[in-house]
Amino acid sequence: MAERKGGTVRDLRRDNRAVLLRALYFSGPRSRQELSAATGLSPASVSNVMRELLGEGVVAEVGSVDSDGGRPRVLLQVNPEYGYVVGVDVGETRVQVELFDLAMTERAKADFPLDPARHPADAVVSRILAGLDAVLADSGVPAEAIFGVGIGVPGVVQQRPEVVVDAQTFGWDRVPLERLLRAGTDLPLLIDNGANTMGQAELWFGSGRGTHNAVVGLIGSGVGAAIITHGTADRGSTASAGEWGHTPVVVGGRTCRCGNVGCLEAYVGAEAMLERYAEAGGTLAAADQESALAAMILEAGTPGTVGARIIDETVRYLGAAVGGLINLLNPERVILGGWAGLLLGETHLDAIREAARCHALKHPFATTSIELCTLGPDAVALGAATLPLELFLNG
Amino acid sequence: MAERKGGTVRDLRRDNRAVLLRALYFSGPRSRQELSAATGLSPASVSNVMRELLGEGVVAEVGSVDSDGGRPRVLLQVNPEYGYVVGVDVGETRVQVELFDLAMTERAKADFPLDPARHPADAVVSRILAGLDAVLADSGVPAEAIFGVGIGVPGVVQQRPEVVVDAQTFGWDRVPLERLLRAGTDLPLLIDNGANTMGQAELWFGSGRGTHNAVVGLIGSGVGAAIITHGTADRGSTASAGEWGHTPVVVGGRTCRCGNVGCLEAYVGAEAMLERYAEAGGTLAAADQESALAAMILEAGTPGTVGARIIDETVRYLGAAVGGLINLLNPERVILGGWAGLLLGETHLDAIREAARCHALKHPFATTSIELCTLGPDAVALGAATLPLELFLNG
DNA sequence: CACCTTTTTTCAAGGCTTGATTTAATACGT
DNA sequence: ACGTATTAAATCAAGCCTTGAAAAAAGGTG
Repeated sequence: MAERKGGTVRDLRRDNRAVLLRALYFSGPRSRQELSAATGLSPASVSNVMRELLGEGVVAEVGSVDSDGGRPRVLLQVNPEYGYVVGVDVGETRVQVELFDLAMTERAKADFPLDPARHPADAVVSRILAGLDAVLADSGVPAEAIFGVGIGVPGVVQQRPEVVVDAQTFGWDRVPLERLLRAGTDLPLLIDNGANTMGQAELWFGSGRGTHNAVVGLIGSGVGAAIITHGTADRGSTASAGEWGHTPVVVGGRTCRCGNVGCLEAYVGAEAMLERYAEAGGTLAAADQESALAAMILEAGTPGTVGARIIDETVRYLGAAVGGLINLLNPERVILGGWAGLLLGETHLDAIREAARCHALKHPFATTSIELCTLGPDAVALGAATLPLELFLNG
Repeated sequence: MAERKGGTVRDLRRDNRAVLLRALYFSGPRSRQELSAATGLSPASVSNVMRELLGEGVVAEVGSVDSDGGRPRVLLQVNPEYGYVVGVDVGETRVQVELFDLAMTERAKADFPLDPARHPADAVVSRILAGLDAVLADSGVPAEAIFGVGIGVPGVVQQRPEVVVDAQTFGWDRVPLERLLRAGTDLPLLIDNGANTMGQAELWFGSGRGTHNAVVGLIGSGVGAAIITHGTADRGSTASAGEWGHTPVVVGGRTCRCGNVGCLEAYVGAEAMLERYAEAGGTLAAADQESALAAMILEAGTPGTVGARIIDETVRYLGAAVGGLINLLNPERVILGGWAGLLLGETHLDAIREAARCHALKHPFATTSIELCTLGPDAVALGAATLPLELFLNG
């Protein structure tokens, strides 16, 4: 019942160090005095900890600021080159590996295509390892300077007793991804669901900055979500929380690819949208899902078309689901992303907001805002990289 | 971004004291040695803290246990009479006030009826205050020994900057309940939504014991839920989380009393169930909602009746909503309660489980269990009383 | 009654934070 | 140029806290 973080006076020091490090990391360059005010720790303690951190090279002095007739404030900052983190986005069509410094500036990037039809685990593993080698070589960063590698995958990630991935869309059933990768690297590996890593990215660096309570919806071929409560991602009891796509929105409705009926994903997932378009008699000539959906949204611009009807319906279903989420979780913010979500949101965000308003209670709706992701298509990799970053910040 | 609990070495002591107190409170009588093992604190520290707590009268020695040829273990226990807490359940038909000792044994109880049609704030306030006087007089407990009064109310409770209650079913719009009560008592007042307090009760003392991740559904006239993540209730950004009743389950469906359409509450709330029954041509002669619903469920026992059809449908909608919750939140346990929920659950729990299975993904469904509340009709008051209890346990 | 076992307390050592004090670094007035 | 005021940071001694080790307590056993 009582999970402890540390009863000894030494743990206290570690905690305070971590608190100061986080405060410094997230609130740019700051003076010792400001840190003291922000964290509630005494100036003496801040001084002590900062001496230690400066000695280790974790933080560095970066200029100073005049102070109306007194000794100028020395600004401190986390040294962006103290270490590096790697983020991996395992998507349906490609494996993307990116290397960041601690300021989350991209230092190297590698892309390896994946056959959209087949995703054998060993193909993904070899591409991740190849990408790792490529970004290390490209950036010239030595492996010792890497805090860890974060990997965002589609599907459910079970962490204990061993990392095991179930990914329906990949045909993965209990794939021991960490063990497979372990053969090729000694770096710390941190694996999580892609929607969660994207949510973490938005929470730390995107539309969700500063919120303690948010939902990040990821709409691609399928539909997922990251739920942030108390400032951290909620992964549920077996880490499969966030399967928003299979929330029933029409009891007895359309059959979903999961086998059940009436799921949200059976209406607003990109795949389902295109299917519904085809069923309604529409025809599109497009190479892939992405351009097909774009064409359909374009068509929806002219009223009366099949596309317009499908998109209108989609917006209604999505709005209803967003409204339900707002009622249930009362988040500060709802953030929509994923390639299909962004495509739809760019043209129809106001309509989605209106549809959500119709299905939400007045009060919780009034205290939330519905936004689009701001980090673009690399958000999953960026978010994955925050997993090792968090390791660093926790000291 | 970084909420701190305490950076000083003195806060450390307070934290450790609270950890030990909780460990002792929730895991019955225990020896110092067992506490040391359970909390990870050294035997020396346990001894120190316990000396302090014994001196204050917070804990007491209660017998000893032989130890195979060595010094016997002295069992310690939180002194149930060190203090008392009061829980209040503000329901549609009555205000119930109960006084508990620290072992949560009921020491006194007072019930005041409420006109189900009208719920003016001052009537509720005067009944709460009268109940408070009654239980104090009845139990002979002096007011100084009361840690606080927890109050569970229907509707949304906003805590800051001042406690304000919005309760649609009561016609309450921004009622400053704490301020109104403050005129009549000096005791600490803790006000929360009734579904949340019930959830807390189940989490601490009922079906949810030991879980860190659960959902407690409260089905009465309306439908609410308490969401427990990371071991604590999630109240959302403005404390209105848990409005499960207005999750859309049929886009474009029945009109709900909230004005929207397709809400869960428009199908499985007791009021809605009775309405649907009447719409389907059924007739019931019953004095109140409770006996009417009971009669309908009885009728549902014989196939082919209107009652059977309505109940079947209700189970389907409820199961769908539960399934969606399981997908979204991946809880360890889903606990159904509320008077209507219990009535329905007693006869149809297996059907609800089956309906939920149909709408949930295999993996999260397999790792959850769907249960009924075990604390009975006093759970809301009991849960409300845990609010001041928590105050005590946090030191 | 001596000896063993197990639990609890005592004690000194080591660490930590902190308010108070001192030192550092700069602007301003003369 | 120079002293003084002002603000920032470092230093220091004091006060708590936890802890491993050692001692004491409490009971059984032969």
